[in-house]
Amino acid sequence: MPTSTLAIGALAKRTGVKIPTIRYYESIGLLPEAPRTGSNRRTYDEASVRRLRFIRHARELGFEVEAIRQLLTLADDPGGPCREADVLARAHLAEIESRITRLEALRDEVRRMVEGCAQDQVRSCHVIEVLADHAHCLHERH
Amino acid sequence: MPTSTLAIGALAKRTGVKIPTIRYYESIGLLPEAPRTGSNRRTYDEASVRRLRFIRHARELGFEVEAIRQLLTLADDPGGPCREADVLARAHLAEIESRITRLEALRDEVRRMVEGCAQDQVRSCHVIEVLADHAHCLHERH
DNA sequence: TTAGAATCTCCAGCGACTGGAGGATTGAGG
DNA sequence: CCTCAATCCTCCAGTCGCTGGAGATTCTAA
Ligand SMILES: [Zn+2]
Ligand SMILES: [Zn+2]
Ligand SMILES: [Zn+2]
Ligand SMILES: [Zn+2]
Repeated sequence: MPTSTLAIGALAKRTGVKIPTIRYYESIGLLPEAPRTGSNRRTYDEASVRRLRFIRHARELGFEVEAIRQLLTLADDPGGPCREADVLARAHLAEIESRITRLEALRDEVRRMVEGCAQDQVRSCHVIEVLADHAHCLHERH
Repeated sequence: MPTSTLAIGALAKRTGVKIPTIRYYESIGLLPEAPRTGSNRRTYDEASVRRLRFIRHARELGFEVEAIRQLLTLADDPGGPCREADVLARAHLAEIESRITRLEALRDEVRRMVEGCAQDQVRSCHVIEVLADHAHCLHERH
């Protein structure tokens, strides 16, 4: 293999993405099918590194694969308008904020559960009581 | 079937848990194997309703199935000490708090992404720029 | 009697990977 | 040149907590 191309293991090291995950991304079409050597091994280049880093970073920031697929398509057309990318990012932001709100409500309930317990028998354990009856909760829905 | 017992559909209505989910809980041992009628249909009683409501409420509060399994075992022994239940709940609380912290960091990054965009071409889109290079981020790790 | 509702079992799919089995190929040291 | 570990390949199964569909049976009410 020429030195200018990377084997899958080298790509994995450069990007921090595990080898099976790289193959998985190819299988779902997030990465294009990599050209193969004569012995059927995948080869990559610097563009692959950039693309995979983009994917990895987007995943770390919580974007779903479908959103990343669209973001990649948009990124491939630098002359086009960026509004769609922004819409995607704003939707993701809204999703994160909603998850935080729900988790904060959960946190309050679970905190009340543990703080209300006198640490005695199960019979009088506030944790068990609350689990057994949602009426002990502050929030109507979880 | 005697009127004092419930069919699975009735149990589902009483608890808000879907029928396939009830069967799933039985299959993984969260619910005991339900006694069957002569024609092989599952039968339940009021104790089943209480147990399933407990499970459902714990799930709504975000407890994992393994934790619920332990909580149920503890709840079945009202005379025992409740410390284990409290440990489980505290661990869950810590997990929720850690998830919130991580999500807040994500929210900050994604918010910065969208707020920094001038809504022009992809070429200069801040969303795309940040995704392509983690160096634009505030936090070292996500 | 008969239609339709309810139940049964088995199995596949979701999302986003992760890892193992079993086999082929490569590269480096002796 | 030879051997052997490292690397790579494909295929498949498992993760978690459900969810729903297919096809068969049984119950219920008109
Ligand atoms: Zn307690
Ligand atoms: Zn509640
Ligand atoms: Zn933009
Ligand atoms: Zn980043």
